Amino acid sequence: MTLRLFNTLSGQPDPLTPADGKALRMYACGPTVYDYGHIGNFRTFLEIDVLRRFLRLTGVAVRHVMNITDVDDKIIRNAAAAGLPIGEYTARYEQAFFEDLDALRVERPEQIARATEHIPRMVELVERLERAGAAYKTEDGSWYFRLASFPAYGKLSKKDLSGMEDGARVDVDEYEKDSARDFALWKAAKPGETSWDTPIGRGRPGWHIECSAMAMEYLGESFDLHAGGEDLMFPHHENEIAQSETATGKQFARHWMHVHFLLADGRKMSKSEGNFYTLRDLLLKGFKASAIRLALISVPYRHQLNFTFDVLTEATNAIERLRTFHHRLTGTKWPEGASSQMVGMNLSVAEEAETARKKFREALSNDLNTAEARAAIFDLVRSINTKADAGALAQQDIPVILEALQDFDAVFDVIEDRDAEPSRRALEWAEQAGRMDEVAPELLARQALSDEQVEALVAERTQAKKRRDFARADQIRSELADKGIVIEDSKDGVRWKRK
RNA sequence: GCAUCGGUGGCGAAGUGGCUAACGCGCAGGUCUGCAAAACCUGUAUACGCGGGUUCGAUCCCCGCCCGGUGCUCCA
Repeated sequence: MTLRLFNTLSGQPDPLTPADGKALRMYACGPTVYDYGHIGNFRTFLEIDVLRRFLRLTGVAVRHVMNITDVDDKIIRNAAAAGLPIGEYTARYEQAFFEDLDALRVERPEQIARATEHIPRMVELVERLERAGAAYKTEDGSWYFRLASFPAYGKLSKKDLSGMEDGARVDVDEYEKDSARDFALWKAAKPGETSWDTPIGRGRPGWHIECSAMAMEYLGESFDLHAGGEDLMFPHHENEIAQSETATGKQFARHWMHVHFLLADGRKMSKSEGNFYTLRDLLLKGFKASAIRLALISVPYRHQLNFTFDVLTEATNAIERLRTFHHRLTGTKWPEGASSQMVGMNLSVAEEAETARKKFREALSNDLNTAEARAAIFDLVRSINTKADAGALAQQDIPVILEALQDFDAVFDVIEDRDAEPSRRALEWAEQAGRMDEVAPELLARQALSDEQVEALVAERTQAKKRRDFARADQIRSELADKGIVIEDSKDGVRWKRK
């Protein structure tokens, strides 16, 4: 089942397959590490994670390169303000970025590429463009790409820039450029700024050249897929195409994927709007990392997603349903089931699970329709629960159902509860950063008891119930409830969970 | 202004030229329970922005309009 993924370049869903028949070579624009990432940033990385996980699920090997922009205007400005060398400044935020990815269970790319570690390759590319007559140096020592040398400019974002006559409305001299739209390849060093001494002069790379150089370094001059947020389509990706294809004469990326924006409370996130959230903000509010992950990937990547706390609550509850279901399957002794009736049932359970699996994969094959994929699994959950309630589920049915859940979790990765760790780390961080005042009381309460302490109390309650000391049992129950711990009594024993 | 995406039940969100318009959350009832909770089941809702057109038939295609988002500058 080949994935058909919408290709911005062709304007339609195209099959996505490795050109070399071995591994899918993909490049994804990573973060600029000048601050903590916000959840809008992470939506992009999460959707790319869904892509790579689904490719793997369908047997496609992936070679995924992600850049880290660790030098740019904002970094230089912020590092100077903090009185730190940019390397020290960015290291902190790069580490935070990876911690956040871990919390969200975003897989690491096969290759991380830091801009500052690839300066020579960028310089080479600028030189190559100069030889091709597409790059020129201005008086201050900066280098620009001559847009006029690449007639196909605009093919990705479908912009027709031919109507924009240079010089007509723009004072060319003011820009020191041949054309106002020419973009910087290399920025001349200003006094005191971080810079590199290179054959093309002292300075630092422009943003666009960075990605072109590093993509080619690790993936070759032509590769399968380039991905990023929708805002990068223009001008960043357009510029990458222009400079790369001018330099090599080959198609740069065959396929372009753009993840659409996340809105918060109906608007684009911005600090001034007060709807700006980092992952850490949300963890401190008591939301679980898994809920954030599910919420951000449940809406297909080509739709804008309106992020609200309600969406997180919905995701939290939906995950609870899945986890409870999984626990029920694995934690119950099902009858071995040998009756002819049972045999008939088993067949239908197996069929149902297979159908769910098939629908799940088909939905994701269709331009990563995560909403529909999710629905296929919930259909299965309800149906199996019904059978289980009716006593029509046997032990040998379980594996095939679990396989369907495994497929789901190979991509969604929310069923296994690993939420304690990110929350604990967020708390630690809040302590160090002096932000304990932002911590939700529920989160603190939830952290108050260790698993062992909870187990002990649960055991004590069970004893109390046995001797019909309901007062004590209820006292423990309500004590635990205060700490965000829910007790679930059932025929198969007691289960507890952190709310 | 130009471009682009969207407007589906209380909320989020799929999807389809004709078949009961998914799924999740919420809500209600039931089962279970020492009582609860949790869990599960069932049910729930006059839901396809408005007006034209094409068609035997449109929520789905075309045109116009209204509303909202985003891009056109750094930005995932």
